[in-house]
Amino acid sequence: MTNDDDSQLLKLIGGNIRRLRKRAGLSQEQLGLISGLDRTYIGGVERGERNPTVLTLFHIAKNLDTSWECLFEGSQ
Amino acid sequence: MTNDDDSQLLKLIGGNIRRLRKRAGLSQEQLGLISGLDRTYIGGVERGERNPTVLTLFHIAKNLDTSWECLFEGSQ
DNA sequence: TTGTGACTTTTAGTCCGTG
DNA sequence: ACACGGACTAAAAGTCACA
Repeated sequence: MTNDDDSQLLKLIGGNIRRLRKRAGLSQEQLGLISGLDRTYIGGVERGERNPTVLTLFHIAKNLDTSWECLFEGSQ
Repeated sequence: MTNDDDSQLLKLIGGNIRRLRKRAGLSQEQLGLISGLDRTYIGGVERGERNPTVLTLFHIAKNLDTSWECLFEGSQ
């Protein structure tokens, strides 16, 4: 079901999140706390192992003070 | 869990999808067929009643020949 | 052609831990 | 501070009959 294109997209988004999180000086746990998400889940997303919903991504972006464009940077 | 901001975002995205789908001259059923999704599911997304995952949205966008920016147009 | 409710199956997301 | 796993619960995926 999850093909190569898909997993590459998830990895791309995850990498972007990780980069933005570090730029913000946050740990996975801190980002999880302010976003209302579990620390292990944040880690999974960053590694491209999770397929988050739009709203989850929205909450993460909001707490990283970033926009959709930054999250999807490098795709398409 | 889903607050006002959230449901408004889902409606915004859904509205964008609907607009792009009509612009492409497709019915919900046609878009569903080429995207591998049920037509009722497409309808639910367009009405903002579903909280799709990144990959689901990705598949829809791909078959509408559009980009992330268009899907999120109007947010942030 | 689309809206809607009810539904089952799958997965998003949590919480406990380990190295 | 993070990767990773197992067991769990909430919610998304996916389908259908009918309006």
